[in-house]
Amino acid sequence: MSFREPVRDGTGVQGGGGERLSLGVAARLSRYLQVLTQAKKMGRETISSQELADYTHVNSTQIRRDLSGFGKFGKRGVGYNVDSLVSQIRKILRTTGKHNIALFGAGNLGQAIAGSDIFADHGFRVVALFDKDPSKVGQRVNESLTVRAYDDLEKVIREEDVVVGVLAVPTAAAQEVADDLVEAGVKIIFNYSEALLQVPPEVTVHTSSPAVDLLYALYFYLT
Amino acid sequence: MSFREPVRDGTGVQGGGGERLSLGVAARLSRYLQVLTQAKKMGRETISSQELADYTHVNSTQIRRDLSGFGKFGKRGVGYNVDSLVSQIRKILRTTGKHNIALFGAGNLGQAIAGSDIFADHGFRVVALFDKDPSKVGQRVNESLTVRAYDDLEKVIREEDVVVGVLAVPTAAAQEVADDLVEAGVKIIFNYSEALLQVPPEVTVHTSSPAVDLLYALYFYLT
DNA sequence: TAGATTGTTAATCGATTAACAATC
DNA sequence: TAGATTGTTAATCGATTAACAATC
Repeated sequence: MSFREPVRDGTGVQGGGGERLSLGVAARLSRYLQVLTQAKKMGRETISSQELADYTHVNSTQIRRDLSGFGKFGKRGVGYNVDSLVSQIRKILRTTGKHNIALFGAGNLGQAIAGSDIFADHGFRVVALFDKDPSKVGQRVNESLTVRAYDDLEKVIREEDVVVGVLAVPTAAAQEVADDLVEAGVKIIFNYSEALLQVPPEVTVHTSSPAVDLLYALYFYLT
Repeated sequence: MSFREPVRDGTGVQGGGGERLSLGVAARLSRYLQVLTQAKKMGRETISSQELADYTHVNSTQIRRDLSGFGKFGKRGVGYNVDSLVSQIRKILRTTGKHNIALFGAGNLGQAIAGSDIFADHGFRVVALFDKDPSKVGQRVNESLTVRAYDDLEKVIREEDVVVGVLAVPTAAAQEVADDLVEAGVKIIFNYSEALLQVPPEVTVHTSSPAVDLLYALYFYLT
Protein backbone atom coordinates (compact mmCIF):
# COMPACT_ATOMS: atom_id res chain seq x y z
CA MET A 1 0.00 0.00 0.00
CA SER A 2 1.30 3.41 -0.93
CA PHE A 3 1.26 6.26 1.55
CA ARG A 4 1.60 8.82 -1.22
CA GLU A 5 -1.97 8.88 -2.33
CA PRO A 6 -4.35 10.59 0.02
CA VAL A 7 -6.53 7.79 1.35
CA ARG A 8 -9.95 9.11 2.28
CA ASP A 9 -12.10 6.31 3.53
CA GLY A 10 -14.81 8.08 5.42
CA THR A 11 -13.32 7.26 8.79
CA GLY A 12 -11.58 10.57 9.23
CA VAL A 13 -8.26 8.78 9.13
CA GLN A 14 -5.77 9.57 6.42
CA GLY A 15 -2.60 8.30 4.84
CA GLY A 16 0.67 10.10 5.38
CA GLY A 17 -0.14 12.59 2.62
CA GLY A 18 -0.37 16.32 2.88
CA GLU A 19 -3.87 16.72 4.25
CA ARG A 20 -4.86 18.23 7.53
CA LEU A 21 -5.81 15.97 10.36
CA SER A 22 -9.26 16.40 11.81
CA LEU A 23 -9.46 18.33 15.07
CA GLY A 24 -10.19 15.19 17.05
CA VAL A 25 -7.36 13.13 15.64
CA ALA A 26 -4.83 15.93 16.17
CA ALA A 27 -5.97 16.40 19.77
CA ARG A 28 -5.77 12.70 20.54
CA LEU A 29 -2.37 12.21 18.91
CA SER A 30 -1.08 15.07 21.06
CA ARG A 31 -2.30 13.31 24.18
CA TYR A 32 -0.72 10.02 23.18
CA LEU A 33 2.51 11.90 22.66
CA GLN A 34 2.40 13.33 26.16
CA VAL A 35 1.98 9.92 27.76
CA LEU A 36 4.60 8.35 25.50
CA THR A 37 7.09 11.07 26.33
CA GLN A 38 6.66 10.44 30.02
CA ALA A 39 6.75 6.65 29.55
CA LYS A 40 10.04 7.09 27.72
CA LYS A 41 11.44 9.11 30.62
CA MET A 42 10.45 6.30 32.92
CA GLY A 43 12.47 3.88 30.83
CA ARG A 44 9.56 2.02 29.28
CA GLU A 45 10.37 0.30 25.98
CA THR A 46 6.91 -0.78 24.86
CA ILE A 47 3.36 0.20 25.75
CA SER A 48 0.03 -1.37 24.85
CA SER A 49 -3.02 0.43 23.52
CA GLN A 50 -4.76 -0.52 26.76
CA GLU A 51 -2.17 1.23 28.89
CA LEU A 52 -2.34 4.29 26.67
CA ALA A 53 -6.12 4.15 27.11
CA ASP A 54 -5.82 4.06 30.91
CA TYR A 55 -3.66 7.17 30.95
CA THR A 56 -5.40 9.22 28.26
CA HIS A 57 -9.01 8.18 28.92
CA VAL A 58 -9.35 7.43 25.21
CA ASN A 59 -10.79 4.04 24.27
CA SER A 60 -8.10 1.49 23.32
CA THR A 61 -9.82 0.57 20.04
CA GLN A 62 -9.91 4.23 19.12
CA ILE A 63 -6.18 4.48 19.79
CA ARG A 64 -5.35 1.48 17.60
CA ARG A 65 -7.62 2.88 14.92
CA ASP A 66 -6.02 6.34 15.06
CA LEU A 67 -2.54 4.87 14.75
CA SER A 68 -3.27 2.24 12.12
CA GLY A 69 -4.47 4.98 9.79
CA PHE A 70 -0.84 6.02 9.36
CA GLY A 71 0.95 2.69 9.29
CA LYS A 72 1.43 -0.54 11.21
CA PHE A 73 3.33 0.76 14.18
CA GLY A 74 2.56 -1.99 16.68
CA LYS A 75 3.61 -5.57 17.19
CA ARG A 76 0.85 -8.07 17.99
CA GLY A 77 1.16 -9.65 21.38
CA VAL A 78 3.68 -6.99 22.42
CA GLY A 79 2.38 -3.46 21.91
CA TYR A 80 4.02 -0.33 20.52
CA ASN A 81 7.66 0.59 20.76
CA VAL A 82 7.68 3.82 22.77
CA ASP A 83 10.63 5.43 21.03
CA SER A 84 9.49 4.73 17.52
CA LEU A 85 5.88 5.70 18.23
CA VAL A 86 7.05 9.05 19.60
CA SER A 87 8.90 9.82 16.38
CA GLN A 88 6.03 8.60 14.21
CA ILE A 89 3.50 10.83 15.96
CA ARG A 90 5.87 13.79 15.93
CA LYS A 91 6.20 13.30 12.19
CA ILE A 92 2.44 13.13 11.73
CA LEU A 93 1.91 16.25 13.83
CA ARG A 94 4.87 17.95 12.12
CA THR A 95 6.23 19.05 15.45
CA THR A 96 9.71 17.67 15.05
CA GLY A 97 11.16 21.18 15.07
CA LYS A 98 11.78 23.61 17.89
CA HIS A 99 9.27 26.34 18.65
CA ASN A 100 9.93 29.42 20.69
CA ILE A 101 7.72 30.73 23.47
CA ALA A 102 7.60 34.09 25.21
CA LEU A 103 6.34 34.01 28.77
CA PHE A 104 4.63 36.98 30.45
CA GLY A 105 4.60 37.44 34.20
CA ALA A 106 7.45 36.51 36.54
CA GLY A 107 5.25 35.79 39.55
CA ASN A 108 4.69 32.41 41.13
CA LEU A 109 2.96 30.97 38.09
CA GLY A 110 5.43 32.37 35.58
CA GLN A 111 8.36 31.02 37.55
CA ALA A 112 6.66 27.65 37.93
CA ILE A 113 6.23 27.44 34.16
CA ALA A 114 9.77 28.62 33.47
CA GLY A 115 11.12 25.96 35.79
CA SER A 116 9.06 23.11 34.44
CA ASP A 117 9.81 20.57 31.74
CA ILE A 118 6.28 20.40 30.34
CA PHE A 119 6.98 22.66 27.40
CA ALA A 120 10.60 21.66 26.86
CA ASP A 121 9.66 17.99 26.55
CA HIS A 122 7.57 18.74 23.52
CA GLY A 123 10.01 20.87 21.61
CA PHE A 124 8.98 24.22 23.03
CA ARG A 125 11.60 26.56 24.38
CA VAL A 126 10.89 29.53 26.63
CA VAL A 127 13.20 32.12 25.06
CA ALA A 128 11.97 35.19 26.92
CA LEU A 129 10.29 36.12 30.19
CA PHE A 130 8.74 39.55 30.57
CA ASP A 131 7.45 41.46 33.55
CA LYS A 132 6.14 44.99 33.89
CA ASP A 133 7.55 45.41 37.36
CA PRO A 134 10.85 47.30 36.87
CA SER A 135 12.25 45.83 40.07
CA LYS A 136 12.01 42.35 38.57
CA VAL A 137 13.70 43.23 35.29
CA GLY A 138 17.20 41.77 35.10
CA GLN A 139 16.41 39.14 37.74
CA ARG A 140 17.67 35.69 36.87
CA VAL A 141 15.02 32.93 37.19
CA ASN A 142 17.05 29.96 35.94
CA GLU A 143 20.30 29.22 34.10
CA SER A 144 19.15 30.64 30.80
CA LEU A 145 16.33 33.10 31.59
CA THR A 146 16.49 36.66 32.82
CA VAL A 147 13.42 38.86 33.26
CA ARG A 148 13.20 41.37 30.42
CA ALA A 149 11.52 44.75 30.19
CA TYR A 150 8.04 44.69 28.74
CA ASP A 151 8.92 47.49 26.32
CA ASP A 152 11.24 45.15 24.44
CA LEU A 153 8.33 42.87 23.54
CA GLU A 154 8.10 43.63 19.84
CA LYS A 155 11.84 43.55 19.28
CA VAL A 156 12.29 40.23 21.15
CA ILE A 157 9.36 38.56 19.41
CA ARG A 158 10.89 39.43 16.07
CA GLU A 159 14.50 38.58 16.88
CA GLU A 160 13.77 35.33 18.69
CA ASP A 161 11.15 34.09 16.24
CA VAL A 162 8.50 33.63 18.92
CA VAL A 163 5.36 31.80 17.75
CA VAL A 164 3.53 31.40 21.07
CA GLY A 165 2.80 33.88 23.86
CA VAL A 166 1.99 32.46 27.29
CA LEU A 167 0.14 34.72 29.72
CA ALA A 168 0.86 34.17 33.42
CA VAL A 169 -0.19 37.70 34.34
CA PRO A 170 -3.05 39.00 36.53
CA THR A 171 -6.45 38.84 34.87
CA ALA A 172 -6.66 42.62 34.65
CA ALA A 173 -3.45 42.84 32.63
CA ALA A 174 -4.11 39.98 30.21
CA GLN A 175 -6.02 41.83 27.48
CA GLU A 176 -3.34 44.46 27.10
CA VAL A 177 -0.59 41.87 26.69
CA ALA A 178 -2.76 39.96 24.23
CA ASP A 179 -3.25 43.13 22.18
CA ASP A 180 0.48 43.76 22.10
CA LEU A 181 1.17 40.17 21.08
CA VAL A 182 -1.34 40.39 18.24
CA GLU A 183 0.25 43.66 17.18
CA ALA A 184 3.65 41.94 17.12
CA GLY A 185 2.25 39.19 14.87
CA VAL A 186 1.92 36.30 17.33
CA LYS A 187 -0.84 33.90 16.27
CA ILE A 188 -1.09 31.56 19.26
CA ILE A 189 -1.84 32.78 22.79
CA PHE A 190 -1.91 30.57 25.81
CA ASN A 191 -3.92 32.20 28.58
CA TYR A 192 -3.48 31.18 32.22
CA SER A 193 -5.48 34.14 33.50
CA GLU A 194 -9.23 34.14 33.83
CA ALA A 195 -9.73 36.95 31.32
CA LEU A 196 -11.97 36.43 28.29
CA LEU A 197 -9.62 37.70 25.62
CA GLN A 198 -10.75 39.52 22.51
CA VAL A 199 -8.54 38.75 19.52
CA PRO A 200 -8.85 38.81 15.72
CA PRO A 201 -10.13 35.59 14.11
CA GLU A 202 -6.72 34.51 12.80
CA VAL A 203 -5.35 34.33 16.34
CA THR A 204 -5.96 31.23 18.48
CA VAL A 205 -6.47 31.64 22.21
CA HIS A 206 -6.37 28.71 24.55
CA THR A 207 -7.53 29.47 28.08
CA SER A 208 -6.35 27.06 30.72
CA SER A 209 -9.22 25.87 32.84
CA PRO A 210 -8.35 23.49 35.65
CA ALA A 211 -11.56 24.27 37.52
CA VAL A 212 -13.59 23.21 34.49
CA ASP A 213 -11.98 19.79 34.46
CA LEU A 214 -12.57 19.54 38.16
CA LEU A 215 -16.28 20.42 37.89
CA TYR A 216 -16.62 17.78 35.30
CA ALA A 217 -14.84 15.08 37.33
CA LEU A 218 -16.92 16.05 40.34
CA TYR A 219 -20.17 15.62 38.43
CA PHE A 220 -19.40 11.98 37.82
CA TYR A 221 -18.23 11.55 41.38
CA LEU A 222 -21.43 12.99 42.80
CA THR A 223 -23.83 11.10 40.56
CA MET B 1 -13.74 5.23 29.23
CA SER B 2 -15.04 4.17 32.56
CA PHE B 3 -18.40 5.94 32.55
CA ARG B 4 -21.18 4.32 30.53
CA GLU B 5 -24.63 5.71 30.76
CA PRO B 6 -27.93 4.18 29.79
CA VAL B 7 -29.20 5.08 26.33
CA ARG B 8 -32.20 7.34 26.30
CA ASP B 9 -33.68 9.02 23.25
CA GLY B 10 -30.89 8.94 20.71
CA THR B 11 -30.33 12.69 20.83
CA GLY B 12 -28.07 12.68 23.85
CA VAL B 13 -30.31 15.33 25.34
CA GLN B 14 -32.35 14.73 28.46
CA GLY B 15 -35.07 16.25 30.52
CA GLY B 16 -34.24 17.81 33.84
CA GLY B 17 -34.73 14.45 35.55
CA GLY B 18 -32.32 12.48 37.60
CA GLU B 19 -30.30 10.84 34.86
CA ARG B 20 -26.60 11.21 34.28
CA LEU B 21 -25.40 13.54 31.60
CA SER B 22 -23.24 12.11 28.86
CA LEU B 23 -19.53 12.81 29.15
CA GLY B 24 -19.62 15.31 26.29
CA VAL B 25 -22.56 17.30 27.62
CA ALA B 26 -21.09 17.51 31.13
CA ALA B 27 -17.74 18.68 29.75
CA ARG B 28 -19.33 21.34 27.57
CA LEU B 29 -21.65 22.63 30.29
CA SER B 30 -18.61 23.04 32.54
CA ARG B 31 -16.92 25.15 29.90
CA TYR B 32 -19.97 27.34 29.40
CA LEU B 33 -20.02 27.86 33.13
CA GLN B 34 -16.43 29.03 33.17
CA VAL B 35 -17.06 31.65 30.51
CA LEU B 36 -20.34 32.74 32.09
CA THR B 37 -18.68 33.13 35.49
CA GLN B 38 -16.06 35.41 34.01
CA ALA B 39 -18.63 37.32 31.94
CA LYS B 40 -20.56 37.91 35.15
CA LYS B 41 -17.44 39.28 36.83
CA MET B 42 -17.04 41.65 33.93
CA GLY B 43 -20.55 42.95 34.49
CA ARG B 44 -22.19 41.39 31.42
CA GLU B 45 -25.94 40.90 31.77
CA THR B 46 -26.65 38.84 28.66
CA ILE B 47 -24.60 36.74 26.27
CA SER B 48 -25.47 35.16 22.93
CA SER B 49 -24.77 31.59 21.89
CA GLN B 50 -22.39 33.03 19.28
CA GLU B 51 -20.29 34.79 21.90
CA LEU B 52 -20.20 31.67 24.03
CA ALA B 53 -19.08 29.82 20.90
CA ASP B 54 -16.23 32.27 20.30
CA TYR B 55 -14.90 31.80 23.81
CA THR B 56 -15.40 28.06 24.20
CA HIS B 57 -14.67 26.92 20.64
CA VAL B 58 -17.94 24.97 20.71
CA ASN B 59 -20.31 25.49 17.79
CA SER B 60 -23.14 27.92 18.59
CA THR B 61 -25.84 25.52 17.37
CA GLN B 62 -24.41 22.87 19.65
CA ILE B 63 -24.60 25.28 22.58
CA ARG B 64 -28.25 26.16 21.93
CA ARG B 65 -28.99 22.47 21.53
CA ASP B 66 -27.24 21.55 24.79
CA LEU B 67 -29.14 24.21 26.72
CA SER B 68 -32.55 23.72 25.14
CA GLY B 69 -32.47 20.12 26.30
CA PHE B 70 -33.06 21.39 29.84
CA GLY B 71 -35.46 24.26 29.28
CA LYS B 72 -35.95 27.48 27.36
CA PHE B 73 -33.30 29.60 29.00
CA GLY B 74 -32.78 32.15 26.25
CA LYS B 75 -34.72 35.08 24.87
CA ARG B 76 -34.93 35.36 21.08
CA GLY B 77 -33.27 38.42 19.68
CA VAL B 78 -31.46 39.00 22.99
CA GLY B 79 -29.51 35.97 24.17
CA TYR B 80 -29.14 34.35 27.57
CA ASN B 81 -29.24 36.10 30.91
CA VAL B 82 -25.81 35.47 32.40
CA ASP B 83 -26.90 35.26 36.03
CA SER B 84 -29.78 32.92 35.45
CA LEU B 85 -27.86 30.70 33.06
CA VAL B 86 -25.10 30.31 35.64
CA SER B 87 -27.59 29.05 38.22
CA GLN B 88 -29.34 26.81 35.72
CA ILE B 89 -26.10 25.11 34.69
CA ARG B 90 -24.95 24.79 38.28
CA LYS B 91 -28.23 23.08 39.03
CA ILE B 92 -27.82 20.71 36.07
CA LEU B 93 -24.25 19.87 37.07
CA ARG B 94 -25.28 19.62 40.72
CA THR B 95 -22.34 21.74 41.76
CA THR B 96 -24.23 24.29 43.76
CA GLY B 97 -22.53 23.16 46.94
CA LYS B 98 -19.07 23.80 48.30
CA HIS B 99 -16.34 21.24 47.79
CA ASN B 100 -13.09 21.06 49.66
CA ILE B 101 -9.67 20.67 48.12
CA ALA B 102 -6.33 19.71 49.63
CA LEU B 103 -3.30 21.10 47.85
CA PHE B 104 0.11 19.40 47.90
CA GLY B 105 3.34 21.32 47.37
CA ALA B 106 3.99 24.87 48.58
CA GLY B 107 6.44 25.75 45.80
CA ASN B 108 5.83 28.28 43.05
CA LEU B 109 3.02 26.32 41.47
CA GLY B 110 1.29 25.49 44.76
CA GLN B 111 1.40 29.11 45.87
CA ALA B 112 0.13 30.25 42.47
CA ILE B 113 -2.86 27.92 42.80
CA ALA B 114 -3.51 28.90 46.42
CA GLY B 115 -3.52 32.56 45.43
CA SER B 116 -5.79 32.19 42.42
CA ASP B 117 -9.55 32.48 42.08
CA ILE B 118 -9.94 29.72 39.51
CA PHE B 119 -11.10 27.12 41.99
CA ALA B 120 -12.90 29.48 44.35
CA ASP B 121 -15.06 30.83 41.52
CA HIS B 122 -16.53 27.42 40.97
CA GLY B 123 -17.34 26.52 44.52
CA PHE B 124 -14.06 24.83 45.41
CA ARG B 125 -12.23 25.81 48.55
CA VAL B 126 -8.59 25.04 49.27
CA VAL B 127 -8.82 23.99 52.90
CA ALA B 128 -5.32 22.61 53.35
CA LEU B 129 -1.85 23.02 51.88
CA PHE B 130 0.79 20.39 52.59
CA ASP B 131 4.52 20.30 52.07
CA LYS B 132 7.12 17.74 53.03
CA ASP B 133 9.79 20.34 53.66
CA PRO B 134 9.74 20.89 57.45
CA SER B 135 11.11 24.41 57.02
CA LYS B 136 7.97 25.37 55.12
CA VAL B 137 5.53 23.93 57.63
CA GLY B 138 3.77 26.68 59.55
CA GLN B 139 4.48 29.27 56.86
CA ARG B 140 1.50 31.44 56.00
CA VAL B 141 0.74 31.68 52.25
CA ASN B 142 -2.40 33.79 52.38
CA GLU B 143 -5.02 35.03 54.87
CA SER B 144 -6.49 31.62 55.49
CA LEU B 145 -3.83 29.06 54.56
CA THR B 146 -0.83 27.84 56.51
CA VAL B 147 1.45 25.07 55.30
CA ARG B 148 0.74 21.86 57.17
CA ALA B 149 2.89 18.84 57.89
CA TYR B 150 2.49 16.00 55.43
CA ASP B 151 2.03 13.51 58.26
CA ASP B 152 -1.32 15.09 59.11
CA LEU B 153 -2.71 14.17 55.67
CA GLU B 154 -5.09 11.45 56.72
CA LYS B 155 -6.44 13.33 59.72
CA VAL B 156 -6.99 16.56 57.75
CA ILE B 157 -8.67 14.80 54.81
CA ARG B 158 -11.13 13.24 57.24
CA GLU B 159 -11.79 16.27 59.41
CA GLU B 160 -12.08 18.76 56.56
CA ASP B 161 -14.15 16.51 54.29
CA VAL B 162 -11.72 16.82 51.38
CA VAL B 163 -13.00 15.35 48.08
CA VAL B 164 -10.22 16.45 45.73
CA GLY B 165 -6.44 16.26 46.02
CA VAL B 166 -4.39 18.61 43.84
CA LEU B 167 -0.75 17.67 43.22
CA ALA B 168 1.65 20.54 42.69
CA VAL B 169 4.65 18.49 43.73
CA PRO B 170 7.76 17.37 41.80
CA THR B 171 7.13 14.52 39.38
CA ALA B 172 9.21 12.13 41.47
CA ALA B 173 7.01 12.69 44.54
CA ALA B 174 3.62 12.51 42.86
CA GLN B 175 2.99 8.76 43.02
CA GLU B 176 3.61 8.60 46.73
CA VAL B 177 1.18 11.42 47.45
CA ALA B 178 -1.37 9.80 45.15
CA ASP B 179 -1.03 6.52 47.05
CA ASP B 180 -1.57 8.28 50.36
CA LEU B 181 -4.61 10.12 49.01
CA VAL B 182 -6.12 6.88 47.76
CA GLU B 183 -5.43 5.34 51.15
CA ALA B 184 -7.24 8.24 52.80
CA GLY B 185 -10.27 7.66 50.57
CA VAL B 186 -9.95 10.56 48.11
CA LYS B 187 -11.56 9.71 44.76
CA ILE B 188 -10.51 12.64 42.55
CA ILE B 189 -6.87 13.57 41.96
CA PHE B 190 -5.77 16.55 39.98
CA ASN B 191 -2.20 16.08 38.80
CA TYR B 192 -0.05 19.04 37.79
CA SER B 193 3.12 16.96 37.69
CA GLU B 194 4.23 14.98 34.67
CA ALA B 195 4.00 11.63 36.45
CA LEU B 196 1.84 8.86 35.02
CA LEU B 197 -0.05 7.93 38.15
CA GLN B 198 -1.18 4.42 38.99
CA VAL B 199 -4.48 4.39 40.88
CA PRO B 200 -7.34 1.95 41.47
CA PRO B 201 -10.19 2.09 38.92
CA GLU B 202 -12.61 3.92 41.23
CA VAL B 203 -10.24 6.90 41.46
CA THR B 204 -10.24 9.54 38.71
CA VAL B 205 -6.95 11.20 37.78
CA HIS B 206 -6.83 14.28 35.65
CA THR B 207 -3.37 15.23 34.46
CA SER B 208 -2.96 18.83 33.42
CA SER B 209 -1.32 19.07 30.04
CA PRO B 210 -0.72 22.58 28.73
CA ALA B 211 1.93 21.38 26.30
CA VAL B 212 -0.59 19.04 24.71
CA ASP B 213 -2.97 21.88 23.98
CA LEU B 214 -0.08 23.85 22.60
CA LEU B 215 1.06 21.05 20.26
CA TYR B 216 -2.42 20.83 18.99
CA ALA B 217 -2.81 24.57 18.38
CA LEU B 218 0.57 24.58 16.68
CA TYR B 219 -0.43 21.85 14.27
CA PHE B 220 -3.22 23.98 12.88
CA TYR B 221 -0.95 26.99 12.81
CA LEU B 222 1.73 25.17 10.83
CA THR B 223 -0.60 23.53 8.31
C1' DT C 1 2.55 -23.84 21.42
C1' DA C 2 -0.24 -20.54 24.50
C1' DG C 3 -1.12 -16.00 25.70
C1' DA C 4 -1.33 -11.39 24.46
C1' DT C 5 -2.31 -7.61 21.65
C1' DT C 6 -2.70 -5.52 17.18
C1' DG C 7 -5.35 -4.27 13.04
C1' DT C 8 -9.89 -4.13 11.18
C1' DT C 9 -14.85 -4.59 10.52
C1' DA C 10 -19.56 -3.42 11.36
C1' DA C 11 -23.06 -1.39 14.07
C1' DT C 12 -24.53 2.36 16.79
C1' DC C 13 -24.25 6.58 19.11
C1' DG C 14 -23.11 11.43 19.54
C1' DA C 15 -21.41 15.85 17.38
C1' DT C 16 -21.58 19.07 13.81
C1' DT C 17 -23.61 21.92 10.62
C1' DA C 18 -26.87 24.59 7.65
C1' DA C 19 -31.09 26.27 7.52
C1' DC C 20 -35.03 28.60 9.09
C1' DA C 21 -39.44 29.52 11.48
C1' DA C 22 -40.64 31.53 15.78
C1' DT C 23 -40.38 35.41 18.48
C1' DC C 24 -38.18 38.83 21.47
C1' DT D 1 -41.77 47.30 12.55
C1' DA D 2 -36.87 45.59 11.58
C1' DG D 3 -33.07 43.23 13.27
C1' DA D 4 -31.31 39.79 16.07
C1' DT D 5 -31.09 35.44 18.10
C1' DT D 6 -33.25 31.38 19.96
C1' DG D 7 -35.15 26.71 19.50
C1' DT D 8 -35.47 22.91 16.40
C1' DT D 9 -35.12 19.89 12.40
C1' DA D 10 -32.72 17.01 9.21
C1' DA D 11 -28.62 15.45 7.06
C1' DT D 12 -23.96 14.16 7.51
C1' DC D 13 -19.77 13.23 9.66
C1' DG D 14 -16.85 11.45 13.31
C1' DA D 15 -16.40 8.70 17.69
C1' DT D 16 -17.30 4.70 20.24
C1' DT D 17 -17.64 0.05 21.04
C1' DA D 18 -17.70 -5.10 20.73
C1' DA D 19 -15.89 -8.61 18.49
C1' DC D 20 -12.42 -11.35 16.49
C1' DA D 21 -9.05 -13.06 13.08
C1' DA D 22 -4.24 -12.36 12.41
C1' DT D 23 0.09 -12.84 14.29
C1' DC D 24 3.91 -11.71 17.39
